[in-house]
Amino acid sequence: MMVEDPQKSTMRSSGTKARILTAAEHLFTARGFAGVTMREVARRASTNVASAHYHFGSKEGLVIEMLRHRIAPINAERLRLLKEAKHHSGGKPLKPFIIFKALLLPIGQAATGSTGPDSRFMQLVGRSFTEPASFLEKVHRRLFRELSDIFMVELRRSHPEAQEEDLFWNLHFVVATMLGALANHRRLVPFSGGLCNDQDVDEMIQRLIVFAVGGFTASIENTKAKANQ
Amino acid sequence: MMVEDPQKSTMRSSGTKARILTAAEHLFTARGFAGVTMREVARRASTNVASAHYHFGSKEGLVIEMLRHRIAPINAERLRLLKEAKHHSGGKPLKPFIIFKALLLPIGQAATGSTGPDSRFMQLVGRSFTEPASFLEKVHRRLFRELSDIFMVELRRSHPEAQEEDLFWNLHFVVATMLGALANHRRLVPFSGGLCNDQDVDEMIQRLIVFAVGGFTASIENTKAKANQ
DNA sequence: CCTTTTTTCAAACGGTCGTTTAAAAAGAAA
DNA sequence: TTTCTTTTTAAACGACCGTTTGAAAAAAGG
Repeated sequence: MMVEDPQKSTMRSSGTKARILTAAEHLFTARGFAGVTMREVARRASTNVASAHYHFGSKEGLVIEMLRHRIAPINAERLRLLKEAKHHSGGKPLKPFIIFKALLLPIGQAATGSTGPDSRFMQLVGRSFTEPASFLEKVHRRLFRELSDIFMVELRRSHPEAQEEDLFWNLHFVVATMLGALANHRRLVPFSGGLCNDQDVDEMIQRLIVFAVGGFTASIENTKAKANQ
Repeated sequence: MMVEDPQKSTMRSSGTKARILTAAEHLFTARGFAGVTMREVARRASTNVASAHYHFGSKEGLVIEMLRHRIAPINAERLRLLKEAKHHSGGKPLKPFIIFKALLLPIGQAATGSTGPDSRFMQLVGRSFTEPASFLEKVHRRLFRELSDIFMVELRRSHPEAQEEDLFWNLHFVVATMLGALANHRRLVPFSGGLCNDQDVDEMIQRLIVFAVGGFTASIENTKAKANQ
């Protein structure tokens, strides 16, 4: 036994579990969840399949823990930035620019990690939303339900005159833009004939924020104009 | 032989090939390319695996032909709308709203097909971009290279003062928004607590156009403002 | 030291995969 | 009908899948 509780465990193992996690992350990023076998993960981690099953129980368990391991810190940073912004605003509603900065900036920070700017990792999160594996939906619900609720509250405070439905639609579009941009990130270079650089993650995030705020605001204004007409 | 040239062929077959195509479309939409087996496709089409291989050569061939079968008419309609708009404008540059309408409207028309509004099909195209299968990249290059070039020309005419790099980035974001919104379409209902209706594809497309134009314009304006400052 | 628990490993299990084979069935041409 | 081509079918092939087993190795506790 002793599969659970990786924090408090006595940690007798060498870095096998971490190595499996890293190997899984790289392989799943490159070829998706269904396209990678446990044997490949084990081989890249310099161990064998039984070890991977010992530590993670199943392939699903490995995928889930790998996603949690990557996404949880990003979401924590999002909430931290939002709380910080609320503290600075002194009770006033936050502007969309501030709200979406808190939502999008932590992605760039996570991509520019310890091993240098690994822009490819970002495909992983985007893809995890698109892959049809049903068990992923539970993971997403657990990881993003609370986060989206909190951000929706802030958008509502920011736009008290807007329809609830419109806010949902536009936050949905912002998230869709983010996920789509992450998942299709590497297509930008061939598409632009090499003119755009996909390695500068921070530049992309900055552009993404401007685009998201612009789209969100335009859509809200559009509905308002329609209502007044 | 006689696998190629489905148009000019003497068409001795009953509708087996078409039935396989439809079955593949439904199954791939629901569970992705890697998650569906040839045996499942064959069974749903009331035939067997060898028949599917006879008509499409391989699983890859089936996926490619199914995508082409769906995407080609959409792209043709996009080009038709763009040409129509150019004819109406009398040589003047097109506004982004017109350009992106030509890009996005045909999606809604394809979704509201002969079998009623099948909003789920739209996941398929979005997913085909995210799935890591390398053979899909060739398909996308063949299907979208010419299209994106033509739309880029129109954006350039519309914004002669903008940097080429910015146009690429922002068209990339528009496409990312579209793909992300398509791929994650069904998440909107649970996310909004049932407030938003995902069956009304036309409403979504209308909102999507407003959002895309807003994001694009805001980003172009932002770069212009920075340059002047 | 010895005992106990945790971790690693080679090997195998039962299944399912994409693909192929070879022959039967169906159609078209004569 | 006979001949030739196209389509359909059942069955099998070889490979690889996720997972399990059972024992050896390593680490911890006494």
